[in-house]
Amino acid sequence: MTLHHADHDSGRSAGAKDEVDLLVAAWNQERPDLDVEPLQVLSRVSRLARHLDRARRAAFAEHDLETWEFDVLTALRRAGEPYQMSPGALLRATLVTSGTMTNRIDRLAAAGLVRRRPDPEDRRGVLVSLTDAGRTRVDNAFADLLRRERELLASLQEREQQALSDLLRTLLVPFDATDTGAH
Amino acid sequence: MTLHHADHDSGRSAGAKDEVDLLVAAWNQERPDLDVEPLQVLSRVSRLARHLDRARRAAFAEHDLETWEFDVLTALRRAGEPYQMSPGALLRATLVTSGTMTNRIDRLAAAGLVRRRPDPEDRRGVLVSLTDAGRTRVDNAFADLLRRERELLASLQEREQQALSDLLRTLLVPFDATDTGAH
DNA sequence: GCGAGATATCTCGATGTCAAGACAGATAGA
DNA sequence: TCTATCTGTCTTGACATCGAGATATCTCGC
Repeated sequence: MTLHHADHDSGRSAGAKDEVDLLVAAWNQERPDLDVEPLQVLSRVSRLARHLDRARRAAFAEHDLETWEFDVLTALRRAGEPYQMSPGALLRATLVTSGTMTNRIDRLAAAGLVRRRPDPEDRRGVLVSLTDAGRTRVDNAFADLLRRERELLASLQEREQQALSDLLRTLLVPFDATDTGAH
Repeated sequence: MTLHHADHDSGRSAGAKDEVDLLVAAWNQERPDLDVEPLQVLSRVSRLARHLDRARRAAFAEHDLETWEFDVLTALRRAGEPYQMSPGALLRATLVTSGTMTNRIDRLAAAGLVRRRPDPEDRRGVLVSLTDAGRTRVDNAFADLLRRERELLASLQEREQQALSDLLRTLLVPFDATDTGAH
C-alpha cells in the first residue's frame, strides 16, 4: 500500500508503525478529502483498551476471577472497612445497569465472595460486603494486575507516563464532569 | 472549571481532577504498600474508551447504524473498490470471532447494506461486498463521526494530540506485532 | 398525617458475543 | 491417486449485558 505520505512528517513516523497507521493510510487513500487525524488518537485509545481487556482477563484467570467479578470486588475493596456498599453505589462505580448489578451480586454471593444483607437504615436498600475470601482473592489479583500493567508500560519512561496520563486526563475531565451515572 | 492548561509545576494535581485521580487516591489510602501508578495511564485508557463507545453509539444512531454495523462497513469501505472482503478477512479486521461475523453479515445482508456471494476461486469461501446503500450510509456516518471526534479533541492543541498519539502508538506496537488475530 | 414524586432494587425478555465443534473443500506428501 | 491435515465458514448453546418496567420504601411540601 503506497503510503499517502502526508504532510506532517516532522515528528510522525519516527519509530515503528502500528495498525492505526495502516488504518489512517488506508483512509487517506480512499477518502483523501477527509481529515482523519482524530483517529490517530481515538482509534488508538479504543484498540489499546481492547488489548488491555484481554490482558486483564488472562491475569484474572489465574485467580479464578472474571473481569466483571474483579470490578465489583475492587470497588468494595477501595471503599475500605467494612468493605461495604449498596448495589446502587456499586453500579455507579462500575458503570453498569441495575439489572446487571443484581445479577453480578447474585453470582458473587453464590461464589462466597460477597455477602448481601438488608440495610438497617433503609428498608428498600441492601448492603453488599466483601467476605474474607473475597478480600483475599481481590488483593492477590490486584497485586498481580499491577505487576503486569507495569510491564506493559515499561516501554515508556516515567516522565512519558506522566505526560500521557496528563493528556488523557484532559480528555476525560469533560466526561467525568457531566456523567451523572444514572441507570 | 479551571481550564485544562495544567501547569504541572509541582507534579501532579495541578488542574482539574478526574475520577481516576479519585480512584488512585482511594487505593493509596487502602493499600499504601502498593504502587498504583500504572492505573494513571491504563485506567484512563479504559475509561476513555468506554466513553468513546457511548459517544460513537450516539453518532451512529443518527444514521440508523449500530457500532458493530459501522465496524464491518468501514472495513469494507477502506478496502477500496470493489469494496469486497472474505468473512475471514473481516473478522481479523474487526477482532471478533467467526460465529459473530457470520451473524453480523447475515443481519447486514438482511438490511441491504452488504451482499454475500460465493467466492469463484475457492468453493469453501464467500465474498462480502458493500451495496450502494451500504456505501452511502457508511460514508455519511464516518464523516459525522470525524466531526464529533474532532470536537472531543478540541481541548488539546495539535502538538499535544500528536504527542498523545505517539505515546499511545508506543504502547500499542507490541500488541499489534504479536497479535496474529486468529479466531 | 397525606399524597406526589423520587429512590432502591429486582424481574424479565431480547440481544450480541464467545467458544467449541461440525462440515465442506483445498492442499501436499507418499 | 489416496489420505491426512489444514482452512474457511457456519451452527449451536451458554452467558453477560441492557432496557423497560414492577414493587416497595422514603422524602418533602402541604
